[in-house]
Amino acid sequence: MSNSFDDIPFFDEEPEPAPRRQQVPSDRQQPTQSGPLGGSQGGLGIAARAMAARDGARPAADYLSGLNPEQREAVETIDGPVLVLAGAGTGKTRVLTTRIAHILETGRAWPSQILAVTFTNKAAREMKERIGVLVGGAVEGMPWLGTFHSIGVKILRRHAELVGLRSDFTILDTDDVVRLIKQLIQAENLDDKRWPAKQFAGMIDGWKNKGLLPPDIPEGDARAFANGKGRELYAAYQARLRTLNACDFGDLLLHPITIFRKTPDLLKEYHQKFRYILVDEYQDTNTAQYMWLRLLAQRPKDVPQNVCCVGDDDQSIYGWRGAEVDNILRFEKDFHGAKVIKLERNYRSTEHILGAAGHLIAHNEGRLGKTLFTDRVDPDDEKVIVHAAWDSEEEARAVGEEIERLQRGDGDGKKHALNDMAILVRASFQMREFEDRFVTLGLNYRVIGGPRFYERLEIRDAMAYFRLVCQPADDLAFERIVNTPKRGLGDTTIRYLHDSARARDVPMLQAASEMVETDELKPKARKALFDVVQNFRNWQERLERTEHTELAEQILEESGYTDMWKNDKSAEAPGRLDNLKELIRSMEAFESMRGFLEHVSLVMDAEQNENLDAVSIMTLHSAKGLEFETVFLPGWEEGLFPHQRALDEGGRSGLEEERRLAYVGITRAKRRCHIWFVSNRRIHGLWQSTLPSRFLEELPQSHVDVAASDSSNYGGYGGRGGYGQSRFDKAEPFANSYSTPGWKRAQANKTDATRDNWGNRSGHAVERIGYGESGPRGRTIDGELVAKSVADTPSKFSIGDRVFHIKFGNGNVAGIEGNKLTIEFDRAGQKRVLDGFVEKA
DNA sequence: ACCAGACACTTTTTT
DNA sequence: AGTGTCTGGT
Repeated sequence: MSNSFDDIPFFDEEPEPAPRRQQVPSDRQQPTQSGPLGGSQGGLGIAARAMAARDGARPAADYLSGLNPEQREAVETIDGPVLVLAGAGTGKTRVLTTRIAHILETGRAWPSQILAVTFTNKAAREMKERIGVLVGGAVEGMPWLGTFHSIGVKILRRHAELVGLRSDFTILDTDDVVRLIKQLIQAENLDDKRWPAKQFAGMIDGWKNKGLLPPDIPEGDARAFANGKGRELYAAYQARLRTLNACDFGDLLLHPITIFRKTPDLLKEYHQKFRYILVDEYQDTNTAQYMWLRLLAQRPKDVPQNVCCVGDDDQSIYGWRGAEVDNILRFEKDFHGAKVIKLERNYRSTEHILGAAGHLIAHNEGRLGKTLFTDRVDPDDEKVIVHAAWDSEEEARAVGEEIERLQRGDGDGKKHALNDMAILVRASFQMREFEDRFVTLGLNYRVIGGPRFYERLEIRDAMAYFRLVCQPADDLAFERIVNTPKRGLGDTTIRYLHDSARARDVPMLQAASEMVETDELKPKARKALFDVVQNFRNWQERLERTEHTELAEQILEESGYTDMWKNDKSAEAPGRLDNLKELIRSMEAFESMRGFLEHVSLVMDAEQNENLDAVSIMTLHSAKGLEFETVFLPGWEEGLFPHQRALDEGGRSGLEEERRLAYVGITRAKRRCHIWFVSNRRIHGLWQSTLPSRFLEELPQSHVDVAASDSSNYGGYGGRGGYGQSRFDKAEPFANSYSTPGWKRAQANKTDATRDNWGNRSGHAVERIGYGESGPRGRTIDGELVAKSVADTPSKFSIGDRVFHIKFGNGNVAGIEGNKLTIEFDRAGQKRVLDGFVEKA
């Protein structure tokens, strides 16, 4: 097949304007102006009230009645381009879902004629649910609601042959991509140390985000890698993907773009199909997504372009992975006659939180400018509280205490659920300290993000087996498992197999099945390979007639893969077996193995246990879109937040993105927001003394309190003043508050409170500037639980006891100090736990 | 095939 | 510092 990429102009000029023909083609499926509900078609599940509402002078449909005027305008402005600038907590998702419901209920389109795009599966899922509630459960009727990628796959599967693929192509994940590139680098006789595959994978990703195919990449980029072979390597990669009948994530967007450009008729069909287009989180779109969207959204003059993009330039935090805030800024230019609607009424947070966040973000220059406000007035609302700690360990301890305090209800007499609290960190290494602390406290927590289920070794191995059964051309899967478990097929054999497969341009599995008929291999290798080939033949045969979960189990059994882990005596092995069982279990929800594989490649997340009451720990990035009653923001220090690298590499715009991240963090909070900074932090192993973040100085004094933490060394923070005055002098920069009575009190306190660095340290005494409260309140002793039970009862456990812990499973007691047990867990390794959290097994 | 020691890497992450 | 990956030796 010829290289179908070579002759496609990609980034030069505007594509041909979209179809010129009149809208409203005579598609059978087309609703008339009176709407799809006018007739007696059933099965849409749209509530009957819609029909009543449509006729004559109707009262506002009840789904509209709860909206404020701006939201309502955003929902009801159906024809023509609309940009909704929706600040944090202003009801963005509500607008989006209500708008879809409105389109459906007024009979302007069938569910299948609405294209609604999100970035994450989670957002897509949530939208589906909420539309279902509004419209009465017709969620299956919205086949084109999904992520950019899942919609991309859907389109691509229909027209794969136009870009040289078969419709059963495989979607490779990052790991596969890196392995593939590594092979290519080695094939070029390049030093794979000097030119790391991972780095090149990143470059390709970057190019694809910009919509660039090999001919389009800038000279400089092409030269910068692999002794100037960057472009060739990229082209070789694309070619290799095609022979593997595979795609990477970028291709899921790029291929459809290519297809639309080279087959205008097809694009026309999509134009007719998608009468309404909606995009969520528009500030996060990258160039490729933007191109894709424009191709689909463009309409001839005089035909309304029914595009609605919703976004918030202040929450654009993905510039580093190719998002172009410009897309949002130039919306009005791209779509003529666009109506821009701002949503600024916030329903989430207190005025203090909004005030703090708003004042901070006002320091950014490149923004469209919104100011969030709320009607909520409650003198009991807490200000944002800034805390200082000596080091990250103390920070974790203090946060833990605050959490327990809220949980007990000491503060306001209300007991707070752990589910309502979150710790949002800048970088994931910060999480560890909190986890350690919470383990010791026996405080439930859950980490959001981080290493994912489907990325685990054993899961990826198992998936490789399944992939190869479904898609015998998947050489990457073949290479992954051909010698896993060990079958005596070493590097030499595999390399030989690989080379001869490439030479004859056939998949490796096929090459292997031919090779075992010859004498090319040594008898031992030949036998081993023969067995592998036989196995795959068997499994492929069973694919159509065996229940897929059953087949999956058989594959793992017969291949010896489960045995491999059963025989493995390492600590992780039992956990891995559990994960494999979990994998099979999760397949039950799918109709076929293929369906399951598709799901996994697009939806990498596995759902969390929602029933457990636990504090959430996550990065600021993954917190976007979420909200919590109480939010803890640790690590506000120069170098960490704003991150040094963002500053070094991104300059001013890097700093502004960090500031937006801070803004996102604060605006996650509904009622309480605690910010922490430490004076000493260990970075890459060495202790460094750190300066408080400049963002602290950018917070307005009127909405912020300073907490006095008595054990800390403030290191002359207030006097340092190294950042110059902010542009917001008249609003009293935060730095000034360090000369307030509260601050001085804190300074004075530290002398007598630091005397005991461990046991008797008081937690946080919160000094409320402006509320005139009477100084530090109820002091929480660190490890209160410890103190209590040590005095009362000797531990009921003894060394060697077999115990069970709800999170870590079974283990043996290895040590006892008071009521703190050191336990050697079968799966989780050694942990220190309070004895109240384990029971005798 | 397996292990030990060297070496590298250390912001954010979805799909 | 700590972890994970890769190489080179046995």
